[in-house]
Formats: sequence, C-alpha cells, structure tokens
Amino acid sequence: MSATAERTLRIGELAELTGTTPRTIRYYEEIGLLEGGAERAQGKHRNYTQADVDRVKEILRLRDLLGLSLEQLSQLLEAENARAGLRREYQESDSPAERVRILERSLHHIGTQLELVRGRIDELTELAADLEDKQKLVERRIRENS
Amino acid sequence: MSATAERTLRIGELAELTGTTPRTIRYYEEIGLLEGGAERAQGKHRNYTQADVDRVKEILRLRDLLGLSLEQLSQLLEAENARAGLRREYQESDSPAERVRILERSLHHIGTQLELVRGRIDELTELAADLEDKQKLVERRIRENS
DNA sequence: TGCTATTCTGACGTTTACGTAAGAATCAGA
DNA sequence: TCTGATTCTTACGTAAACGTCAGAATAGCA
Repeated sequence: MSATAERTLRIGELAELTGTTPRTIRYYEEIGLLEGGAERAQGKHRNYTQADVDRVKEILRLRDLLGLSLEQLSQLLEAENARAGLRREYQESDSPAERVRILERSLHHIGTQLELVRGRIDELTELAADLEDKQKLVERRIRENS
Repeated sequence: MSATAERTLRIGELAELTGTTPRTIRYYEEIGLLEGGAERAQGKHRNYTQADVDRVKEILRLRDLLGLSLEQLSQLLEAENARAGLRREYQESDSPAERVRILERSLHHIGTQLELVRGRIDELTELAADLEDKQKLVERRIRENS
C-alpha cells in the first residue's frame, strides 16, 4: 500500500470544503464535469479525495472568474478530465515515454487556460483604463466649476 | 436650439450598433436598466441617441467581463442611471454648486466600478500565477522523465 | 445489531436572461 | 396618401444551473 492513506470524503464534506452544495457536485457529475468518486455501485455513497477538492475548487474559480458556461468549462477541462482518469495509469509507472506524453498534454492544457485568463486580464485592464479616463474627465469638470 | 442636431436612432439600429438585439434592449428597459427613449407615448416607437449607444455598450461590457447579474448591474449603475435622468438638468445650467454635486456623485460611482474591476484583475492575476506554478511543475516533471 | 445522520435517485420547481410568435400600430419614403 | 418595413405590446417558450422534496438505502457508531 502507498504511504498516503488519504482520508476519503463524502459529498457533504466535499461541498463544505469547496463552499458549494451537494446538489451542485452531483450536477457537475451529471454533466460530466466531475467523476463521482471513481467506480461506485448503484446507490452507494460517493467518496472523494483531496484531489477532488482541488478540482472542484478549480472549477468554481474558473466559473466565477471567467464566467464560462459549464459546457465551455467541460471543453476547457476536457484534457484534465482525461488526465484524472489516467492518474492511476500514470502513477502505476508506465514507461517514461508514456509519462512524458501525458505530461505534455497536461502542459498544453494549462497553456490554454493561461491564454484565456490573460486575455481576460487584458480586457479588464482596458476597461479600467477607460474608467480612469472618465474619472479624469469628471475631475477636470469639477475643477472648472469650482 | 443647440448646435448638435443628433440624429435619433430606432431600436433596431441601436441593437445593431451595440451588437445585441431589440429584445434585449426592451428587456433592459423593462427591468429598469435603461430608459426607453425618454418620454414616449404608449405604442410610439422608442428612439435613442449616441449616449444610449455608449450606455448599452458599457452595460454589455460589464456584463460580459465581470459576469454580474443584471440586478447587480442595476445597482452598480444606479447612480449613473440617475445621472442620465439629470442630464438635462445639468445641461440646462443649474448653479455651479449643483453641477459639482452631480459631478461628484458621478465620480464616486466611477470609483466603485474601478474598485470592482481592479479587484477582478487581482483575482485573475492570482489565478494566472497559480497556473504558471502548475506549468513549471509539469515542465520539471517532463525533464525528470526525459 | 439497532439507530440516526447522511446520502441516493428520481423528478419536479425556480430564476435569469432573453427568444419567438402574433396581431395591431407606427413611420419613412414614393 | 399609400405601402412596406419596422416597431409595439402581450404572452408564452426555453436553456442553464441549480433548489427542493420524497421515499428508500447506506454508513458509521454505540
């Protein structure tokens, strides 16, 4: 057995830790954004790991900050999704070449996210600049009327 | 008459110029985000000015970039809304003191928007930094496996 | 093993932000 | 003045992202 005997979480705890609700977690699973605690027989409780906490947090962050639809998020996280599925494969030490292949896909996927985030930052920076211009204009008018 | 004989727009043109639809314009009026071409008798066509084009563009920009609900937008733009209503009052040259009062409210309102935008920029910048960390981690692992 | 808190699976309800359709009215140009 | 294009109002429809509820099942603990 591996050294990390990670305590497993139930859906309520996962929701709590990520600041959302069980319903949301289930819904994300329903639409394929999340996997429901790996293999799991009908009716059994879902259970999660710390990795799931991180993933949900990431999803919520992207949702809130980028305002993407969950479908867009699905696409954006598709690669990572696959990677989560291939985690064990990776951990169970394939050939290094295979590892590198997986890692490079992950890298590309991170790059895509970064582009999106940076693009949004640029747009917001422009917006801020425009608002500053407006601000100066109004300030000048105030001086003119004083 | 004033020197600027601004051509007045109809709802279809306004929609076109702002990249949206007449329905959206009407909806925004319905919920109080926009005023429907000033005073206007029942059944008559709405007509707009360049100022309305700017306002709609601003609304859409804030909606898209900040991902605010239209209700939140209403609150955020409340002051400006009032200002739009008081435009004529302002233009028809009240006392300078009154002008300054109006301008200062406008200034405060712009400040609020700026805070919001900057806050969002900060959050996104953090997100970008986190993604960069992830990126470096994966890059290192790739090197280790090569 | 029994109990209680939590979860499970449907399934229907809700809100937001518009889309769409219909029939009447308005507007701009010939 | 007539006419075609656009707009008006009213009202129902819709997709996304969950909320809520019911009845059954499960899980951890005494």
